Amino acid sequence: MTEYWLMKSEPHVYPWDQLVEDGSTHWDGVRNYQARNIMRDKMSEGDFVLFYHSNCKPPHVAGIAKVSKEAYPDFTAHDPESKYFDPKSSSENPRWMMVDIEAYREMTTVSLPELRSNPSLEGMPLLQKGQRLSVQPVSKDHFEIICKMGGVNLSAVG
DNA sequence: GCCAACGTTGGC
DNA sequence: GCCAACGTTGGC
Repeated sequence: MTEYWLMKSEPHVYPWDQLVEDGSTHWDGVRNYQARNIMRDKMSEGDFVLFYHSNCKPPHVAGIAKVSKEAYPDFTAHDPESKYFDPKSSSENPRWMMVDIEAYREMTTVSLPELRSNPSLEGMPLLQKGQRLSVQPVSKDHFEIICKMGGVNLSAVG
């Protein structure tokens, strides 16, 4: 079944425009067990993803992506040159996973204050105090509302 | 740049 | 297994 997610990226690290240019990318560098477990156990090819820019002013949803490949080992953990290197992970026993995502639809960005001011998004995990999961679930309803706020009618384009 | 909220680490 | 110390995230 198609599910819906939100994934955070800092725009100076990997911006939405880069994903559009690249077409797709592997989502490396997740070093949080909860986020890893979501990618490993819950994400399926074809799932929808809100691409969220964090740590910028204002933070915002920047685009709509899709999961294009299910979880597999994050090889950057095994590269001593990588800033994501983790000596406790190995190819034989990988600790970290990543998925591939592809750009799906461009949209008018929707800022965090706009999200907060929409009463129908109440209860969304992103808006909870202290939340900092970089990969988190979004309900179908919330997902569609945010698409609409960004000028995209998902059901019309399939 | 501040700092609250979390997550991880490691001594005991 | 507890918990203090430390590191990170990320909005503000």
